[in-house]
Amino acid sequence: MNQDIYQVQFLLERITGLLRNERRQLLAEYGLQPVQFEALNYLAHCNRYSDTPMAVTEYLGQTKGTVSQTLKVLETKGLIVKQGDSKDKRVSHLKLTEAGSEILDTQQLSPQLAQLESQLLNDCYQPLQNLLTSMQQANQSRPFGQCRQCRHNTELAQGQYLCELTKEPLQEQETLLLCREFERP
Amino acid sequence: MNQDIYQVQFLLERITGLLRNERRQLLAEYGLQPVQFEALNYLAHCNRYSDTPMAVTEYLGQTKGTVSQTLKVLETKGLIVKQGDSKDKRVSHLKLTEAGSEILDTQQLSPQLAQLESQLLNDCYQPLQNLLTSMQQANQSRPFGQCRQCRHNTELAQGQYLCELTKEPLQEQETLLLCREFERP
DNA sequence: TTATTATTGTTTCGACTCGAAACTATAAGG
DNA sequence: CCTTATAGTTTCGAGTCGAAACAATAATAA
Repeated sequence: MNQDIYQVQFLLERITGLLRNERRQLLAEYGLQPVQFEALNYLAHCNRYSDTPMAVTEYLGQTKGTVSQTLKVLETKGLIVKQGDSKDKRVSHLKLTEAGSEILDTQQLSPQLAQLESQLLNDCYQPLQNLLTSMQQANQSRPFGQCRQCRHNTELAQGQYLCELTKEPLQEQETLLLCREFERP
Repeated sequence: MNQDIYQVQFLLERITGLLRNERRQLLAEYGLQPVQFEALNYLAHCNRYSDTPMAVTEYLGQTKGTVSQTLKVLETKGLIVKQGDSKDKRVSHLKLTEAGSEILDTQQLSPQLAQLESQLLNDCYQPLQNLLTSMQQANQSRPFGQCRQCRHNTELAQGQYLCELTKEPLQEQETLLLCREFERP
């Protein structure tokens, strides 16, 4: 019983350990660390409500001080730019630069996974998705889901969406991004 | 197609990120780091051919210098002891102390996972196992499997085993441990 | 309005991680 | 016997991370 839990935990840690080592090696030529890449990757997939240092902090589960340093490195390397929020002067928005997007495009996919039969990965998808969802529900950590599946999102017409939380209309594409305010229906 | 790969990779990294953060917090009271725990955990589950610093190095995928420091910390904290090999004077064997085993017993299982429905985890087991196996095959990294499933292992009689590689008999229990020389049948 | 409190984000510090390279000691092979 | 390979340690420099102090702005209460 508990043994099963341990086995799955073992597999998860082992697989991700291998992926992490692989990524570390690949990123070395860019002078990037795994955690910096994770932040960059998040910023590429989050919406305009969720591209702030605080959102990254929540996503990575680290302290804001730590994240602040991570972001400083990314900015110094010219992979992201910081833009002040127009309404709340405390808040910054972080956008990927061309260079940032390029690194992401080339490094996003693990070569180790890419060379496997896709069936192997497909078999993992749904069980892992269920697992993550349950973990987030059980720990009231923010799920960071896609707008489109959020209970604050309503489809006005075909391809036209509205976020009830911000009262702002959303583009079709925007609703596929990750949002820190995401809540399940 | 590639999108599927990315999704699974995303889920793996997200789940393990949560587990890693959880573990970091839990280990803080012992003054242990995640990587130190991983080494300790490995040493608790490997056999007597695989409890050396070099084996830990291969398992963790780091450099021997890095691992040497990790092990030094564990030894200083009294969680492991170093024993010289009787035949090869270059080699050390690392054994868990009482204190080391205790920490492992209390910290091994993730509370976050333990509170979930076990069905959720069971659904993940086989797909993940297949994934890991394929990854190891594709990357000639050592699989670190159980003796009992190794092609060098033969069952002489019920509960009596022999390793053809070392020509040594193995106890029933030993064949359930991880071995660095493991090869698939 | 004004004072208090909360929130966002940065900076600094100290302990720890990690790879690279130099180094020691022992083993193996020609 | 000499050379090469292997196991392991040490040192160094760049980076990670949390804690705590700090500044600036926003929200709330009196």
